[in-house]
Amino acid sequence: MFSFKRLFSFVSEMKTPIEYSEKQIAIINAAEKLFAEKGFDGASVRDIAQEADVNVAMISYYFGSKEKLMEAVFEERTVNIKLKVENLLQDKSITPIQKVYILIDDYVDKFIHQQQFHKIMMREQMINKHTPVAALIHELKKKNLESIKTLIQEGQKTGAFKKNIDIVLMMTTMVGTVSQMLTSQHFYRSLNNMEHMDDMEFQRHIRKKLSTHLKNLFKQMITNE
Amino acid sequence: MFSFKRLFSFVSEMKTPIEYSEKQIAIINAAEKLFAEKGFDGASVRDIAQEADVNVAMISYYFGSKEKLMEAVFEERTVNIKLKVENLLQDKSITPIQKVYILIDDYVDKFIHQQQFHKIMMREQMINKHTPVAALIHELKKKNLESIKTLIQEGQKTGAFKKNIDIVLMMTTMVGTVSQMLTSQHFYRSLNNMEHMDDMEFQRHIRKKLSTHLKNLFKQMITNE
DNA sequence: TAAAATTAATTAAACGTTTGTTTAGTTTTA
DNA sequence: TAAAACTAAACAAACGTTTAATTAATTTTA
Repeated sequence: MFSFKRLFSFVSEMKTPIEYSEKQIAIINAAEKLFAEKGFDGASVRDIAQEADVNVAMISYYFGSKEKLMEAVFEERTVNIKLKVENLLQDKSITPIQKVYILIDDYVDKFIHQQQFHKIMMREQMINKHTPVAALIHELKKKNLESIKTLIQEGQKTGAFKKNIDIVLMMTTMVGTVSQMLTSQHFYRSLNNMEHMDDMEFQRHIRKKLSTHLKNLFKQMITNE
Repeated sequence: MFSFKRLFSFVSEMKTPIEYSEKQIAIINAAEKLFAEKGFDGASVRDIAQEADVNVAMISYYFGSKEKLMEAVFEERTVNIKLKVENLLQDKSITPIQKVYILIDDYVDKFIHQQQFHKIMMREQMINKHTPVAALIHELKKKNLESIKTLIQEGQKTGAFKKNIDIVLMMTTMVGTVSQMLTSQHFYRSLNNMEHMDDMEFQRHIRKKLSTHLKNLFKQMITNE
């Protein structure tokens, strides 16, 4: 009767990317949207089912529970979220500071394109509980930090970067600035009289704004100018 | 029977600081703690009542509803949250950049001393709904920004500051960096092997770290060095 | 290949809890 | 002795989840 569920946990344990059916994807999309808007407790499974246009029971049937659905959202959305530093490190034709610039653009892009999911991540980090989801975030952050550390050290070897750089603090500023912009974008929009802009145009605007702003900050933080 | 409640909404409309009884303060403190930990929907009124060591009915009795309790938390905690820029502006014996430094320290201090409440504010901003609480945040931000604008303009007149400064973006970085540090302080702590530190010592550490970091950033952003 | 058997997908309804709030009564205070 | 403070119990609504039944799809059998 419930063989599908059993198949699932098996595949999940293997850490193989799970192939979801149309309905399952619809549920994950709806969950992402409503978790981002209302938070985990604020979004009911009935809300999610309606948004996904499926029967409520399908959520338990496919994912086991609301909690597990959240985990599925995370596993689905974190698959391609890693920063593309690995390839960057090899490339000898790009200067260290240019690599940092590319990384900033990459991060800003990822954040803007996955606003809903990043909102969920922010909320989950606030809760500060030892859930599977919290572990996933921790792991993700640590890996990203590790890669950036080697990238910075490369610049330090060539003498282009300063010796004493607090990378964690630097990342805190990057992540924090972008998060804060996302969180308060309506405030930012009304303050700059940009209500007339359509969403796409506005997002292109803040993308550019954040990109140049962070590049300026980072340049002065890490280079010997 | 419910004259107390009626007295309340009256006082609230007058924008006069409300004097709460011991029990009411206990409820507000408990609500702040649990709203910060679990979010508005995650914290039940029974949780809050237990934490405050009062009967569940007292919450409705004193505050009318859970929603209104949240508003009470906000009105109580935002009374003294405004940055002390007003007094700063008058003082002629302090240079503009020193004023900015004082402002940064003031903000970092307020944030660290009211971590729980700031967590609630962050969550509420994410929801992005036109609630009384959202309006309160908006108003607060606008006033702070207004004061800072005049402070910056003062520095620009004397020629100490650059001409083109994006104040909103600057504030986004300050608020964002501090918020992100608060949100991920456990991550920061484990990364820097500071688990042995007691909480007070650790908070003094990040207070100092944030302060010098933000001052460096701001100096290079706004002065002609 | 057609029929039968089996499994998977889907549904409406019901489950037992928990939710925020109210009631009706009691105790305390002034 | 009237108003305020406080309580245990009850309230209906909403919650996440399960059940039992039905339809759809797939596999096995003859």
